Amino acid sequence: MNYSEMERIGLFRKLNSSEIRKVCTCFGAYTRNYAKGKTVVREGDVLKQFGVVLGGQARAFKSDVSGKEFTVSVINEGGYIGLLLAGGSSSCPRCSPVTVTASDRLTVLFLPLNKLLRQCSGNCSAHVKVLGNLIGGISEKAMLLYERIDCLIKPTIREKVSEYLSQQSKLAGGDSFTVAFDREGMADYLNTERSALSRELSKMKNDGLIDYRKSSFKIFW
Amino acid sequence: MNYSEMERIGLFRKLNSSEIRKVCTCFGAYTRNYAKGKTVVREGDVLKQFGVVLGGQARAFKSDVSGKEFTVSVINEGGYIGLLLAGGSSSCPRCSPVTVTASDRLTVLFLPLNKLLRQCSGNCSAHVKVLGNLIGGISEKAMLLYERIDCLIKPTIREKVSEYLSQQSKLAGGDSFTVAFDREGMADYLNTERSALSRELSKMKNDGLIDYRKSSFKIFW
DNA sequence: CCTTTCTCGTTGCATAAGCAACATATATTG
DNA sequence: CAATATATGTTGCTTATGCAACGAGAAAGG
Repeated sequence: MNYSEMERIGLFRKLNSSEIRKVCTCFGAYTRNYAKGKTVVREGDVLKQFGVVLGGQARAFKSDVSGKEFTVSVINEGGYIGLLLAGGSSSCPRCSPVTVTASDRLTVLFLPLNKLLRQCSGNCSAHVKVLGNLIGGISEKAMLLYERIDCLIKPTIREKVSEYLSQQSKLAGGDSFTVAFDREGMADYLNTERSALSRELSKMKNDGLIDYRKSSFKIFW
Repeated sequence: MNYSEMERIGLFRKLNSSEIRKVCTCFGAYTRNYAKGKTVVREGDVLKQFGVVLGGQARAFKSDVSGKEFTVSVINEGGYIGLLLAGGSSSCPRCSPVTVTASDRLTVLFLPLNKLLRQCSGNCSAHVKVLGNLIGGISEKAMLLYERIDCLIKPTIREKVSEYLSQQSKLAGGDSFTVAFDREGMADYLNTERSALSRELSKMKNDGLIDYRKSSFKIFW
C-alpha cells in the first residue's frame, strides 16, 4: 500500500500522503505481510510497538485452560494490534492477553509507540495529528467496550437485547436498522445461547415490541 | 492545588512543575470546585473538554428508564471525566452516556482536548508528553474494561470468581492478596447477587480451591 | 435440478443463580 | 459495656436460560 492509499486509515486521518511518508520514515515504521493463518502476536508476548492493519483481516483470541479458543475481537483495515498494550505499558510493561492471527492474507504497519511519544526534531504538526488520531482510536474502542458492558450486565436476555437494539437504533438514527452480526455473533456478543436468543426474540416479536427478519430489525418503542 | 503538587497526577507524569504551568496556561486549562452532591456532567451533555480530578472523588452513573441509578465508575485523584467522550468525538461528536457528581468536595482541572491536539507554537516537548500520558491513561482504562468483560462472559459464578481472582493474583504477584471490593462491590463487578457470590465462595473454600476472610484471599492453583 | 451446508427457529429438560428471609459476625456509636 | 448498624454467610424456593436435539428454510455448489 502506498502512502496515498494510507490516507483512508484512521491513524492518518487529516494527514496527506507526504506527511504520512514523513511520519513513517521519521519513526521507523515498517510493514509485514502474513499469510492466512500466520500468527502476528502470541499470548504472553511483550510489545513495544503497535500495528495498524493496512489490508486483510486479523482475529484476536484467547485460549482457556482446556485450550478452547474464543474470539476477543476481529480487526479490519485501520484497526490496531497491540495498541492498548503498548499504550498502557508506558506506566508498566505488560504481556499480550491475546493471540492475533491472520484470517486472510494480512498486511500490518508497525510503529514504535515510544518513539512517537518523544518529541520529533522537525515540524511536529503531522506528529501531533497522529497522536490525536491514536487518542481518537483508543477512545472509540473504549466506548464500544462500555457499550458492550451495558448489554452484558442486564439481568435477562430480553433486557440485553433491548439495550443492544436501543444502541443500534441510536447509531442508525432510526427505528429500522440492520445489525452487523448474524444470530450466532449476536448471541456471542450478548453472552447468551443462540437458541435462547432466538427464543427471546420470538417472544418479543409476539409481544409486539420488535419485528425482525434475519439481521434487519425494527423496534417499536 | 499548585503546579508542583500536580506532578503526581498521571496526566502530568514526567513533567516538572514549570512544564505543567506552561501546558496549563498555553492550553487555557481552568479548575472548578464542586460541593458534595453537585453535578459535573449531566447525561446527554456534549463535551469539548475533559476533566482531571485534582482532589476529592466523583461518581459516574447512569439511570435506567425507571430512574434507578447504577454506578459506572468511581473517579479518584488523577482520574478523568469525559475523556473518552472528548477523545472519541474527534471523529464524531457524541453526548455523555453518564452523569458525574461529586461524592466529596471535588476539584477538577478542565482541558480542551481539541487545543491539545493542535500543534503548539512553542516548544512541543511538554505537549507531546501530555499526549503520551493521555494515551497511557485511556489504554489503561480500556485494559481494565477488557478484564472486566473477561469476568462477565464466564458462564458460571465460580468461573467469574476464578477469573477475577486469577487477575488479582497476577496483579498482586502472589497467591495471597487483598481485593479492593467488599462483597457487595465484588458482586456488582461480576454482575451477580451478593448472596449467590457468598454461596459460591463458600463452596470453593469447601472444595479446597481458595481460602478467604473478608477481602483477603488466597488461591490454591 | 438435486444435494449439501448453513442459518435460524422451536421445544423439553435440567440447573445455576436470582430473590427473599433470616442468621451470624464484625464494626460503630453512645 | 450495651446497643445499634453494617457486612457477610446460609438456605429454600422459583425461574430464566443453558443445552441438546430436531425441523424448516435459504444459500451454495456441483
